[in-house]
Amino acid sequence: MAGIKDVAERAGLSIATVSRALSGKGPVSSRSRERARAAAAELGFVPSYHASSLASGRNHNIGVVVPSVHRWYFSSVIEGISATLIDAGYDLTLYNVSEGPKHRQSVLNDFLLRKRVDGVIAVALKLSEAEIRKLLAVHRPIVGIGGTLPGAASIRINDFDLAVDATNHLIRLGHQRIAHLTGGSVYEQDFELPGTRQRGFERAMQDAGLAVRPDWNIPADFTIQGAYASARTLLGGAAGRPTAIFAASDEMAIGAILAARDFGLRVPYDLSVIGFDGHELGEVFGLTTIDQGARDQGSLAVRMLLSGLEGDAGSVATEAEYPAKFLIRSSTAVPPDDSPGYRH
Amino acid sequence: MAGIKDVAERAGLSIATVSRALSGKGPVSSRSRERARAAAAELGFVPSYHASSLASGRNHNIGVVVPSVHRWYFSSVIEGISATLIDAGYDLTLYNVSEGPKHRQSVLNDFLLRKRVDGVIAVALKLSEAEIRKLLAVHRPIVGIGGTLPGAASIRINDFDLAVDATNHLIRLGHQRIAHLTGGSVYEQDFELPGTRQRGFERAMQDAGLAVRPDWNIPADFTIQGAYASARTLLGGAAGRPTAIFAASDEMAIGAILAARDFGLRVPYDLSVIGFDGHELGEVFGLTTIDQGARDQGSLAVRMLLSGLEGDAGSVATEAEYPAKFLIRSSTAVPPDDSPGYRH
DNA sequence: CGAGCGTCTGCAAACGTTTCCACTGGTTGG
DNA sequence: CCAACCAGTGGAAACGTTTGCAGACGCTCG
Repeated sequence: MAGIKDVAERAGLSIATVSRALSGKGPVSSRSRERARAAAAELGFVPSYHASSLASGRNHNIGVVVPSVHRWYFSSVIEGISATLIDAGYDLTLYNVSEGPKHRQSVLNDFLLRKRVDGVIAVALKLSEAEIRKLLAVHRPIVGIGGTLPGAASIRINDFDLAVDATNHLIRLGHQRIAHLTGGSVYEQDFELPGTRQRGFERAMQDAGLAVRPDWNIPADFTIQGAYASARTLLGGAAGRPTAIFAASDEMAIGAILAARDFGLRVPYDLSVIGFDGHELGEVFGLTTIDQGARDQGSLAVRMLLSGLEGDAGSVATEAEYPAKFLIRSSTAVPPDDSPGYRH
Repeated sequence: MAGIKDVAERAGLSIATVSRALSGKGPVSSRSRERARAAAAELGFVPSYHASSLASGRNHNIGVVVPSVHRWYFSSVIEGISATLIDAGYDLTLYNVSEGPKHRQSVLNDFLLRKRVDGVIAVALKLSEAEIRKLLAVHRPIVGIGGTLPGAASIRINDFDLAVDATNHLIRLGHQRIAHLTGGSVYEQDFELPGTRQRGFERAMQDAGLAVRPDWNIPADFTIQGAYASARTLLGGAAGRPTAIFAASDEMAIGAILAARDFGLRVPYDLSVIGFDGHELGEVFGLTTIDQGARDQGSLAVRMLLSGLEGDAGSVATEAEYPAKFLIRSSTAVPPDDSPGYRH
């Protein structure tokens, strides 16, 4: 395995000059640079990652912590992050903590503190201030996506306002009997999004003077399957059904649409459904939704991180609000005539 | 930032003893071990990853190369890999090459050769022998999942035979007019699965003396959306429609079912659909499929890799065939009465 | 009671880069 | 014409661990 020493000998240069020539840092005559390059190529020299990191203190490696790699939102963010990092010459170390608190603990305490990443992107992860402080002590830049990290930079959409908008969209169409599918349950403690969107929904309903029925505020796990099951219960309910559903994710909205079809309900004529995300699959269902550009958020997070890494100025804890796009398709319409929610 | 030196001073021990105490290697009196541990805890000492890797030659880091992180199969495999690696104390460096050949090249040539991972798991990636040789020169263990890697270990299901089984399942029910949704197009050059399943389909059809219509052999990109579009064309065709569809992935099968519903076709009474994968969402659709245990495959790959890493014997290029499970649910049945494909 | 063995310990040499510093020789400006 | 500067170079000191080697110490066994 050829080392830089071998390259230096072959090129007739000192180790220092070869290092400078290959890394592009510091002044090197073009003649020496050429020689170094040639020698390195001939020997198939690849610098040792660990040695160079140890000496320079830079890893060229970003840690990404996600609560799941399976769900659409996270895999989209990861794709955005990954593509941008590869272009920048950085590695991406993935920490998926979907297995529960045990993994979450060990990632936070054992893995991330070993100085092997230059920065951390935490996706939709709720961290305590103590946890953030510990991380910041080791890694200068931390960027959160989805949910604020007190003391660190973050990118987020305005979940609350957007949830209000989504709900208002339904209300303005004339709906009064509106149900909400929220994320809920499992990840409750690690997340903050579900609650925020739910609060936006409740606020809009209250402002419009509409009732928020607790039994129409259903956790559905963020998945198609979960929402399908929840929506079946909801729509099969004897005590009347909603004319519209606001789902806190597109996957749940799709689950709701599938359930509606089972009952012979036509979307949007019998039931309006609005989602939240911008899932590609939404097109197939004509889903009205709020496109939050998950991929772009990932890409943006990387750029923030990297700029905070190269220029030291950017270490400020900025909070970027990502602009989401309201996407009106064909899954929402005025409520059916016979509905008590109809308004003229 | 406390180093091992500080810990040694505080504990009144030598650096060497502290290192041995904390790593658990080499003989250390329980008294010294206790002292070292205490001092490390007090100082919040975390060993420098790079220094220890440089000195020991071990990275505790596995590289995972995937052609996409978005599609169900890959995110499932990644989850399996991730969970198993975290338990083993290993990092997972993710290389997603979905952006095309440029990223594929730079990952293979620049990233993976920098000796920063102890081993590589390549998921459904077709590598040339030259590429494998180059990787093997740097990293001892390489494990492929889905598709064989000449010269390296691999885990795979028997795509061909399973595709034959799936097709035969339909044939035995009495279907004669069977279409196939294959993966196709984009990833063609990096993949081998799509072709294999397609060949299995064709073989079973031929063996049963049934016609394989080229226009019923449709690429659908492995996605729900792609299959939905393809199936709409297929089912809307004036020249008669198939009574059954075999989709090379569950996502495509679901897309086909959605398209069928659009045409008012009831699954399975008017149309049988069989998938391939074991997607959780299949339950919602009652999808008959072949569960290939993607998550488990990931987990198994890690165990193979790690055992080849610790015990040096395992470096043999074994090919493990993963047992898939045929999962009969309610999306397949005998063809409709009026169908020319009906057989009594 | 001494040799021998095993456990435990510390010194110091790796590991393979980057980068500070000092030094050269040539150019520029006063 | 000399001082000041600058691009280019090489020596050598980091970076923070692991680990080979050898010594110290306490036991056991003959």
